Amino acid sequence: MKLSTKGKYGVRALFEIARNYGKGPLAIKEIAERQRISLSYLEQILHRLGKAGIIESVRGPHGGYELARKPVELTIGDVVRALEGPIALSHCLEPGATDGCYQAEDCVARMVWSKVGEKIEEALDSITFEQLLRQYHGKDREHPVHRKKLVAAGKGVC
Amino acid sequence: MKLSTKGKYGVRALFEIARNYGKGPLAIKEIAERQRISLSYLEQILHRLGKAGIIESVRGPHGGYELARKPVELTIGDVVRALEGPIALSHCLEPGATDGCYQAEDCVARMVWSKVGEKIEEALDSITFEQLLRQYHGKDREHPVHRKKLVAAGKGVC
DNA sequence: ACAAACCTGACTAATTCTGTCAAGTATTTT
DNA sequence: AAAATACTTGACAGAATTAGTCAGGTTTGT
Repeated sequence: MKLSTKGKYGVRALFEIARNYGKGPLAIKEIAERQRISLSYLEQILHRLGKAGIIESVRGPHGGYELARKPVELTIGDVVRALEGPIALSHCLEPGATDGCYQAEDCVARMVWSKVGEKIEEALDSITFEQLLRQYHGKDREHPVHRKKLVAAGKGVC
Repeated sequence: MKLSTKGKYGVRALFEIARNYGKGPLAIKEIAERQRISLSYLEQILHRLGKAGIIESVRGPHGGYELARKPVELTIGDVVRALEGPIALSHCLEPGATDGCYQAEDCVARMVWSKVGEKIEEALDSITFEQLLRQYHGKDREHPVHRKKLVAAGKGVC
């Protein structure tokens, strides 16, 4: 029941992009530095977010990324779905699951995981970036301190 | 955002044990056959559930496992926590997380994952085995059809 | 033309997960 | 007491996934 770093980094990256909303594109290099994410890895993540229609890219000098919609219309759920795939606690509950549970209709657990999945989705979709921004507005958060080496494998990072 | 097979198999195994509530212990072999779970793997799972105080074992001939409490007092959340560890979307939100997020107080995402985690917990804790039993009561579910080979790595199983 | 910046896909090292195996220990029936 | 049944424990290996890197591209503003 963990999120992968893709989802976690994605939210942090989008926070920076959202912060810059209305001020033109934000360069990926800038995002990477502010949130201490590897540039190459961040490229992958932003690319996915682009394909999902969450951000738009501007190429060339002074290019970068910007939100494709207003912060109030972008939820955490949108981001998680784009980066971690559909919210489905069990493989057999994914949208295209033709090779579903071999117990089919008769499965004891299916409805349980389905119900819980809906609740998770609700929770994720109830949080917008507008809210996030407001929460940190005015705090003028300083950028995180650089650490020589991060703890292995995405641990110790939100 | 997937459950591991431990959690999924655990719920199914407990469903069988709960079904037998009040009728004495149910042999592990029986559980394994009814739910088509590898015996050796199931041993691991049941052992964990025992340590968590969810089931009790009876040794010797005609022994087996039985629920340590009434089905109405056992929730899906209890099982998931016992088998998958604490519900924490991010490593830094786990109970003993001394080596937490290096962004500490200032972390943009921390509160998001914390809130969502609470919602998940609520959802999991709102479902009791009593409810599960009632739902399948009288249906006299036949045991799942045996398949020669399961799809790889726990896929295709609820 | 140049440089800033995004685009793409291949690749590998680490980690986690799944499931097996083997050699126990405990309990009850006969 | 012996045998049968069942639980206990820990080590282990193969597969899948994840995290992150690298090495090239291509696009576009000046």
